[in-house]
Amino acid sequence: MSSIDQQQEMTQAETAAFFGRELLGWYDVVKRKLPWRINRDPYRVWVSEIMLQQTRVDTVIPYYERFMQRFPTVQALAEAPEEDVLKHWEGLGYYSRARNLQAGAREVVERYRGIVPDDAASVASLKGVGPYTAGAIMSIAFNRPEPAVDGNVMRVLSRFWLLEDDIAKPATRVKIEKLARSIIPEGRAGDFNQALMELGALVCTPKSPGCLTCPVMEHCAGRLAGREAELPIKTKAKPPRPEWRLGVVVEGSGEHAGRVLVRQRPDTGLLARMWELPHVLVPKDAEKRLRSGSKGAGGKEEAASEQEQASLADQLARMLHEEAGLLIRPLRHWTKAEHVFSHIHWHMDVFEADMPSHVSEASSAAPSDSGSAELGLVAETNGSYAGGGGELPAGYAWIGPEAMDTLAFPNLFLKLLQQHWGIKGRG
DNA sequence: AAGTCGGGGAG
DNA sequence: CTCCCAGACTT
Repeated sequence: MSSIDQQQEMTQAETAAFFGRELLGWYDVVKRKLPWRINRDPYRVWVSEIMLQQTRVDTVIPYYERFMQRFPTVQALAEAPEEDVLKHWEGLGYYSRARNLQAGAREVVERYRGIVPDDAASVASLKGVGPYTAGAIMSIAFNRPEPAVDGNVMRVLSRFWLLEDDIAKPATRVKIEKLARSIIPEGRAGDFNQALMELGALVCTPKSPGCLTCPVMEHCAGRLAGREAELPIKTKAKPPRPEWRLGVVVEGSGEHAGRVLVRQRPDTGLLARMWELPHVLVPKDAEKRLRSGSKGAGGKEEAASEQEQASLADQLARMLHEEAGLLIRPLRHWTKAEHVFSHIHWHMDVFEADMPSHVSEASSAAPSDSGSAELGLVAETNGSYAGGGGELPAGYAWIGPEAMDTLAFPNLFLKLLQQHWGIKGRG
């Protein structure tokens, strides 16, 4: 019979061999020089992979340089104060990564004498190390034939093998891991996994992939079917739920002049253990009544009226007193701040306020709720607070610009504080 | 399986 | 605007 069919059909093994050969040849030529590629120190690889979770290479590079300078070894990281680690993570997001990384470093010091174990199960058991990161460390640092399937790899393999599974589903990652494991070229696991990601980052991009410069385009099933643009298939994420919040810059007076009141967040949950400006959640049933900047009939933003701002300020003072025993005196509406997390959308109105005798008093009476639209009526005293040396509730502190070197703030509040003090962001 | 956890760059 | 990034953890 004619050999046309036999010559054009390739077995899975032949396709995999082609894919690995061409991809590695391409990678050897175009691979980027990145700071975590100067050697294969498992600790350096580990730190880079944690930082790179859901974070672009260009964003990570400066953080990585500073982090490795301050914490050059597993021991250095394990011994450091947690606040120091968080400070070096400031602005990078997903802050549990930093705390888990340090916890993992302490595990390595205690259980493995400071040496990252050349063992997949041991690495995978480290805090903050999931299937992807375990595979990345094992393959890149130790050249072990483990798959490292991230978003790039799922996209590349979905297109090349025309996989129509929904990559948003956890089961799909498991399936693609099996495929990825099966096509690792002998002896080149680390380069292959990095090449796969490099291709996804530089060529096989989410939108308008550069098929004409792709080293494996010739046998890409997605491309051959003219479907590369519709792959991978991924269901849409739910939009973040809106939350309206009232924040405040409380300016200190007397011995605290020039400082601002901040507080540390709880040990768990959103922005755990980070510092922030005080703020309160506007109850859902009060949103309509209190919300400013709502959309008018024409869909345009309407500025809050003086009365509305005063009402918001009154609500802020009352809630801060109820929740923290803090007595503040709102002075004026300062600014609005929008911040979007993956699951929450904050609409924040930020006020300026002072504390006439920088008082906090957990048992004092609530500020008067006269319903008045007038600002500046919330500083009722009950005579029980300590005149000049007012103590703050647990977790609260006065800080000036110089303290910004030691406390870690999420970007939202970092920017507000920098704006308040007229400081420029870091370069 | 679905929700929680940041922030920013690209189109 | 939308998408998604070298994902992990909790429920």
